[in-house]
Amino acid sequence: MDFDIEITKHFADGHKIYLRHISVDCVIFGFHQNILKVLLLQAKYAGIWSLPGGFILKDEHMDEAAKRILKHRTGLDNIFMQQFHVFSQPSRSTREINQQFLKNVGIEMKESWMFERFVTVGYSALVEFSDVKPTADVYSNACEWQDINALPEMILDHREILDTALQQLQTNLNYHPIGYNLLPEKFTMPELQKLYETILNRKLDRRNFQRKIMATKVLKKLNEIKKGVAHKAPNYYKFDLKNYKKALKGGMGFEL
Amino acid sequence: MDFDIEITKHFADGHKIYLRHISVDCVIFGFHQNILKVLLLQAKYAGIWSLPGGFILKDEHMDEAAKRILKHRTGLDNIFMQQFHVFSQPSRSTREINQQFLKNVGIEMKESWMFERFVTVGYSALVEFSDVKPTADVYSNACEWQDINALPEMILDHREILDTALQQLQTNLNYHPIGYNLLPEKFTMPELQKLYETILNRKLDRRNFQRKIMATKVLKKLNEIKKGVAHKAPNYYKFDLKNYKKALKGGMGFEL
DNA sequence: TTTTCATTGCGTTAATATGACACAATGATA
DNA sequence: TATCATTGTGTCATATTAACGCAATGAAAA
Repeated sequence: MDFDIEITKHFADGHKIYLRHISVDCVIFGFHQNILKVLLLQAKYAGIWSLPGGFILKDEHMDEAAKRILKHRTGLDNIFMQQFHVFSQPSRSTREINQQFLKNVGIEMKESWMFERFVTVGYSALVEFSDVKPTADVYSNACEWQDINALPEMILDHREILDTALQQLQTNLNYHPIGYNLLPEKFTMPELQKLYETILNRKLDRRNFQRKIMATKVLKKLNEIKKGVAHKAPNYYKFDLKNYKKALKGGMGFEL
Repeated sequence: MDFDIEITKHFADGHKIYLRHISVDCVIFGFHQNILKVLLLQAKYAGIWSLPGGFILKDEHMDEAAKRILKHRTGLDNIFMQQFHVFSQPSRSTREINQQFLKNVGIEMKESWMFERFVTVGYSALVEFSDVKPTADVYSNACEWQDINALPEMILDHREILDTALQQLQTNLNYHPIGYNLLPEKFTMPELQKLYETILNRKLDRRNFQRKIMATKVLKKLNEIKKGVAHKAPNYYKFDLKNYKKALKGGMGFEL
């Protein structure tokens, strides 16, 4: 479909297939080279960044909408996603932003459901960095991983949404296992620890960390050692999916 | 305003002042005679029960909408409310229910925003039982406290919403103080313990409970003893609001 | 008046968890 | 062959928790 026609259709008739006033925004975390990353989109023309988002089809569960959006931006399927908060300031409207966008495209439109107020539901996901194929949508220049410690300017309250997701991640960390979707199939103990330290933003004692993690039985020690590293080669581990899922529900039974 | 006219107006023109497709449902907990209670409404004609709910004004924050609804059903102001989950099954429509309602009232209407699908945001609140003046709305026969252990049949997914709120309450209990809004100004240690036991649905050791609660410093021991009770008279306590609020944010630092 | 007894407040103890640190093993690099 | 940053395992003092003992209380019963 032609770009202009698609845009026009979305602004003019989108409300016929989507629920009005409600959107979904996704905070997609990845972990690469010991740095926590978030997947963001850069708006065409404006250059400002935003969370991957979208709308809910009239006959679609919100969870499905979030997964659909994730799929389109990453290519990933079957990822666990979690709603974490609803953002509903009355001022949450993209009227000016969208009107400017249409102007840049060269489309005139007086009214559109896209100019109205939106309440948005934040969803978070943890994905394996190397599995993701970042894919921009028609409204964006780029879809890229950004370092959590060097975020660009973001649209509306998207920075607040991201911060809320991050805080929730930190809180959960003490009670639920993490890493299954963030790390490769097999990984070393220092890699796992670095993930925890990155999210919690503080150092952990290497020896106590190992003792506590192993006590939860979510890890299986593999009979394999990482090769080609300076100093003592660390062992490989993988998650014991059965115990991992049990711990997701019942909690870890310790604090870090 | 005449009842019929008000109903007609709401169904015909409500979408001009409220956001479409979004509603708020409140789970309002109280504690009386050592039993945890929830405030419910009984629908006119149908007799089935529902959570107090409502809609979001076009220029209103969702939190404000929840507080407005709470105020109308209880008379209470300035109560801390918390969104806990969004419910969005595509089948969440009150079309049949509302059409039946209109039929009973004697109003004919082919289409209405009230027949469409709604995504609802669950809010929870803990209030002091004796402060509440349960007040029904125009769609209800009654507004009453119901025992958490003997709930009547409820509309749509309201039972699921209630259960989710209760579960969240249980989870929070280990990390945050509770009771300030649920108990009277002054109360005894056994009363507080009973509240915890009721929510957690298990027995706690009387002596360890007292030690842990006191360690958090959220309680002030009063120089006053309960009178007219069989057996040893228990002391009165009240919450130290300063430390209580500190613990609400920072957590309790122990598990029960 | 005296006794009874369920309940309260405070205390004790053993088992367990946690934080801080020691030390030998490893294996690429010098 | 020596070096050395890093890993895997272990130790120990301290803090926290669960389980239970016991005297005090005061209304109700004797």
